[in-house]
Amino acid sequence: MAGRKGSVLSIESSSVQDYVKAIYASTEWQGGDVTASHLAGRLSVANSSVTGMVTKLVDLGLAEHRKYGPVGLTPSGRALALAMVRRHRLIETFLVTELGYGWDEVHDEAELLEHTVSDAFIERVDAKLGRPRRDPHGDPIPAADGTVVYPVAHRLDGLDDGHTGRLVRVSDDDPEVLRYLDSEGIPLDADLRLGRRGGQSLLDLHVGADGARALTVDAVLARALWIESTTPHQGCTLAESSSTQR
Amino acid sequence: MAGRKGSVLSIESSSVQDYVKAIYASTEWQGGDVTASHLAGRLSVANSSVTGMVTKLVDLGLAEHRKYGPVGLTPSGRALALAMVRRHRLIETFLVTELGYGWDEVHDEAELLEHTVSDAFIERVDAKLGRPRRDPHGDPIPAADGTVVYPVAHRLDGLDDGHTGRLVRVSDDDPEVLRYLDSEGIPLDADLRLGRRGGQSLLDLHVGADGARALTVDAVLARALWIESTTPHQGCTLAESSSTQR
DNA sequence: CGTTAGATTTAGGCATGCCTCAACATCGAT
DNA sequence: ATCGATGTTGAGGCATGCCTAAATCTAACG
Repeated sequence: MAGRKGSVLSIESSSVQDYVKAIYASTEWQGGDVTASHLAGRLSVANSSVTGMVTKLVDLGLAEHRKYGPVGLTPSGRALALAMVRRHRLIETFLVTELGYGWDEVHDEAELLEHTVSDAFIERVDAKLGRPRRDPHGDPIPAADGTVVYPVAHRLDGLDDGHTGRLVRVSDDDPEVLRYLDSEGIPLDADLRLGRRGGQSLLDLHVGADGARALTVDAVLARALWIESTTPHQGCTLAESSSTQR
Repeated sequence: MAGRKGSVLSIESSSVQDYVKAIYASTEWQGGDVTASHLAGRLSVANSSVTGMVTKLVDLGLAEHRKYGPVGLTPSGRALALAMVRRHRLIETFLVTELGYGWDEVHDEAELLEHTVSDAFIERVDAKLGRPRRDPHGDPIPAADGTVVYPVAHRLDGLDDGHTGRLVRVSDDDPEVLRYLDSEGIPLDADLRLGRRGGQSLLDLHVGADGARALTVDAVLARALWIESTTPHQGCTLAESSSTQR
C-alpha cells in the first residue's frame, strides 16, 4: 500500500516527457490552468488516458492534481519541462543553422530527437551554436540551469493602430504561417507598423523601417505574431522578464 | 489463416531494424551463417526472443529461415540493413566531424539516433559532409542506392612479418581499442609495418613512413585493425571490391 | 545406432502505454 | 436544486517486445 498501483514509469519515458511539456506549455505561456481535456486535445489522446498518466506524473513527483481540478507542475516537473523545451529549441536551432532546414520543417524532427539525444549531444550543440538565447521562431531557449529570459512582447492581435515594433516571435504551431511569412519575405526581427484596422479581425501591417510594403493580416496570423514594441502599448503581454527554475 | 499470428509489425520498428542490422553484420562481414543464439548474444536478448522476432521478419519478407536452420536476409532485408548501416555511419561521421565527438564516443549515440532521424536529415547530413565514403572508423558508408565499396583490406592478425600497409579500418566493437590508438597517436590511414612476431599472438608494429616508432600488439588489437597492403599478402581478406544492392 | 549435449522452438507471462466504452462524480449555471 | 458539461474510474483490449521454463529437435560421439 505504499507505491500506489504498479506505476514503474520513469522520467525517461518519452510519454512522461511529452505530458510534462504539454502541461508546461499550456500553463506557463498562456497562464492559467490546464484541464485534463485540454491536455487530451493537445496530445491527441483519449480523456481517460490523461487521467491515468497524470496519476503517474503525480506518483513521480512531477505534477500536482486534485480530483476534478486543474493540473499543475511541481518544481521538478517544471525543471523537466524546461529541460525538454531547451532540448527541443536547441535542436530546432541546430537544424536550421547547421543543416539548412526551413523554420517550418524543424518542429516534427525536433519533437522526435529531443527524446533520443544525449545530454552530451545537447551540450555540444549548444556550444557549437554559441549558446543561443532564441530558437528560429524567436522562442527563448532555457539555459542549462533552467533560467529562461522571455522577450517583453505582445501578440499582434492585442495591439492598437499605429503601433510600431519588431517581430520577435512567431508561433510554430502552424507551419503554414511560417511558410507564408517566408513567401512574404518577413523574417524574425523585421520592423513592423500596424495600419488601420480593416474590421474586427483584419488589420494592415506595414513592413520595414520605412513601412513601404503592406499586407493584410487575418485573425490566425495576428494570433501567431509577437511584437516587441517601440511605442507605448496595452493589451496581451507575453511575459515580463526572466525567471529562474530549478 | 492468412497472415500468421497477429504480427502487425512494420519496417519502422527499431527492433526490426536492429535485428536486420545484426543479421547483416554477422552475415556479410564474416561470411557464413547466423544462428539464432549468435543473434541472441549479439543483441543481448534471450534465445526465444530471437525466434519470435525472426518469425516476424520472415512475415515481413525481410528474412529467410527454416526451422532449426540459419537465418538469412532477403533482398529487401538486405536493403533495409544497408539503409540502417548507412544511417549509422553517416551519423557517426557527423558527430565526429561537426560536433567534435571522439571516435570512441559516437557508437552509442548513433545507435539511438539512427532509428529516430528522418530520411531528410540523413540526406542533409550526407550533403553537408560532402558524401563521405568512410566513417570515422574506416567502415564504408553505403550509398543511398545501396552500393557499398569495401576497402581491399586484411586483418592485422592475418599478415606476415615485414608486411607494410596503411591502416584503413578499426573495428569499433571495443572503444578501448580506439582510445588506445588515440593515446599512441595512431590515426586512420597511418602507415604501418609489421615487425618480427613476438610469439603466437604478439607482434611488433612500426608506425609512420620511416617506421621510427614501434609498439607491441596483442591479439585483441590485432583483430581490430585492418590494413590495406603495399606488399604482397595472403590471409584474411576483408572483402574484394564493391557490391550493389537493391 | 543410440544417447545426449546444446541449440531451437513453444507456451505462458509480464510491463508499458495506449485505446474504447460505460458508469459515475463533480461543478457551475440557470 | 437540477441539468449538462467536464472529469474520473474501471473493465476489457490491443500491440510491442521481452522473459523463463519446458518441450523438442539436431548433430556429434562412442
